[in-house]
Amino acid sequence: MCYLLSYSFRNLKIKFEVPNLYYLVYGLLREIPKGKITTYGILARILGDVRASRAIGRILSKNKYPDEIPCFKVIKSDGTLGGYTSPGGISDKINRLLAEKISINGNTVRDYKKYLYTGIGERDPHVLESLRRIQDHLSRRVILLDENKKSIERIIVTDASYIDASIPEIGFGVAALIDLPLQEILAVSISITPVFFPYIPGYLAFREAPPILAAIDALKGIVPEPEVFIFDGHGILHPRKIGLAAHLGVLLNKPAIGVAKRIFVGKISSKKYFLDEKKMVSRAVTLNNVVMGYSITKGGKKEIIVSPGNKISPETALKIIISMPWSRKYPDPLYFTHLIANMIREKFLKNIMM
DNA sequence: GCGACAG
DNA sequence: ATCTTGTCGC
Repeated sequence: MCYLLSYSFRNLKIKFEVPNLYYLVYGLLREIPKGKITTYGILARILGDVRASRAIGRILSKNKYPDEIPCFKVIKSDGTLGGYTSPGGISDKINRLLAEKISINGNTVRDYKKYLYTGIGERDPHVLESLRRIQDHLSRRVILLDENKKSIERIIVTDASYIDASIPEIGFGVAALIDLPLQEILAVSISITPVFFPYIPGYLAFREAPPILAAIDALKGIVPEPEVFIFDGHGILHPRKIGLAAHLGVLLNKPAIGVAKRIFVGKISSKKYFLDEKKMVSRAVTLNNVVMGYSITKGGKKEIIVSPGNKISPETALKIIISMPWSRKYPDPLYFTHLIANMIREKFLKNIMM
């Protein structure tokens, strides 16, 4: 593979690499012979998970070499053409397919299954399956018990933003050390990282860990350690109980909380807990009838979802998030960190790329 | 056909 | 998350 980001964590006896999905997908496309086609879903399954279908589309949309990398050969699983943004647009996709004797009726390939290339996947990479194994490995190391800490004084909040017009994408990570009692930002660090892994539901951590860990690393040894890390995404409220916050909590071997803006798995129970003095309402979020996290709504706005990442209980995670300063629908330190991540990206676009 | 799909 | 090449289940 032409480029890998690799991780090794001594405390975990684990070493893994984040695969370059662009390289893998473009490599698969080159295998397709003349007159044959495939679908986004088939390519996603070859990578190991049909949920990567949209990510396949996004990867193809960035192909700058339509003559060498034949992304016109990829259509939707209902037989319709899907998109094409190379110069020439969708009519170019049609013409390239016609030139390979593939029969098209309007927006649809006629009886497309007879053109499917089946040899592709003879050496299936199935990298997403390997990543699920890593997730399962990390998941077994999640601890849902509170550490014996009296009160939380310092937290690190992180966020990531991207310029996804290029290959690789450019990832901007931010880590902000915050003093909760003083409501003061003690330190901020940023990272700029190449990203070869698009967003795929269930695999967010493999995209976001590199920029976020790089930003966290930059603070290590020069500012005090925080008691808790807060990550923008789910903790254990994840199909394999190992969302971004749990993944990073285990890698860092630190208490971690996930704060997400929408539910991913689990059910928000109907029973409400009113926190009138803060104008908040909280409800338990359950997965298989086990409480794994909580929703919080403030002032009737859209809810956020809180779940433990590591070394913390759902209840303590909720308590910490509620106790933070809030002037919007979620805690101010998260908003602040998000602003920085966007500012860095905008600065970069404006001052470097132009 | 419509909504869901962490960011 | 950014800026628009999907799939599945109800």
